[in-house]
Amino acid sequence: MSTIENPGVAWEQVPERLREHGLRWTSQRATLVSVLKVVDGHVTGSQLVERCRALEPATTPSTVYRTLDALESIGVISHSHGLDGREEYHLLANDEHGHLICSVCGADEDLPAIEASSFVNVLRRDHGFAVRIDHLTVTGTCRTCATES
Amino acid sequence: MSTIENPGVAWEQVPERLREHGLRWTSQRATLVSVLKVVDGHVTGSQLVERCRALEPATTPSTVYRTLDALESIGVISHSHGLDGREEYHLLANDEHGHLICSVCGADEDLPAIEASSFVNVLRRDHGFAVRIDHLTVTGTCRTCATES
DNA sequence: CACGCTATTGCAACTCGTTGCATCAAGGAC
DNA sequence: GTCCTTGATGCAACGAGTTGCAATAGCGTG
Repeated sequence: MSTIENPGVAWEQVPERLREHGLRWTSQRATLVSVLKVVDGHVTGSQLVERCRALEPATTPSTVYRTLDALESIGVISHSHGLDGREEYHLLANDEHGHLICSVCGADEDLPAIEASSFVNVLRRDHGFAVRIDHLTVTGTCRTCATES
Repeated sequence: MSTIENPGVAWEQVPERLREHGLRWTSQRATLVSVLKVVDGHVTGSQLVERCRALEPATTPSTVYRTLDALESIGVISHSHGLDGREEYHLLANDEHGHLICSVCGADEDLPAIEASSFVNVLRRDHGFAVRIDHLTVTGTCRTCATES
């Protein structure tokens, strides 16, 4: 993972935004946020627990998962479920995107929001359904695995 | 759930198709198949375990999940992950479809394959990615929840 | 039918994530 | 700074699903 702070996320505003929602800023949450700051792409819940424990050995899983819920409720992160059903968290930077996951090799390719836009519009028009792009995970076979078979 | 046998799935061919793949037909698998026969729409893994236990109390979870894997490998069923990350199995009838899941109320609407076709084509053209429609789960806000807010 | 290979089973232990509850502490009010 | 409300924490127990392994049993072969 990168050690460059993730751009596009207003980390310094997180404590304030939590309070605006009647939530609180705690040392445990600071630990998790410092881990999230340097996340590149997406991570699973257990990876986050692990990384928090590296910084703060007293970290407990339930606190991490509940903090992730809190951060999701204020729109800082978002989560979906990977191929194996495990949680996959990603940061809500400005470049929203979905995921293309290959069920053969597990490769995870980003799907820029723009490419899904017509599909999104069809669903809105025909079903009144508003897609959350950042929660869109499409499973199939990637180019490499398709040509190999 | 319906008690009408699900049409479009060649249940009577399952034992043979398993053998063609070097797999076996056992009484435990017969129990699961008899449960799947009358499934309407989709079910979670634990629901299937529960229903198998109703027919055959000695049913073990690991056997059910491993049989589901076997049935998926021969193309009889397919699974994806619901909103909460739990497994969701559905039968591979002729009318392939994806799912639109509302993150507010949890409603699960079928997405006919035809409506996703242009999106599927974009992904194939631009990413060489072959979407598995029956594995396509789109999360967002349904019409009802959108108009209420 | 008996034999042998190997897929399958059941069990127990494990991972990931969730939940109920008693206790602690953030942070607004005074 | 002190008090008080209520959100957050840590723990233990739980639910869903997976995995390693020894014992069992399909099923193709002779």
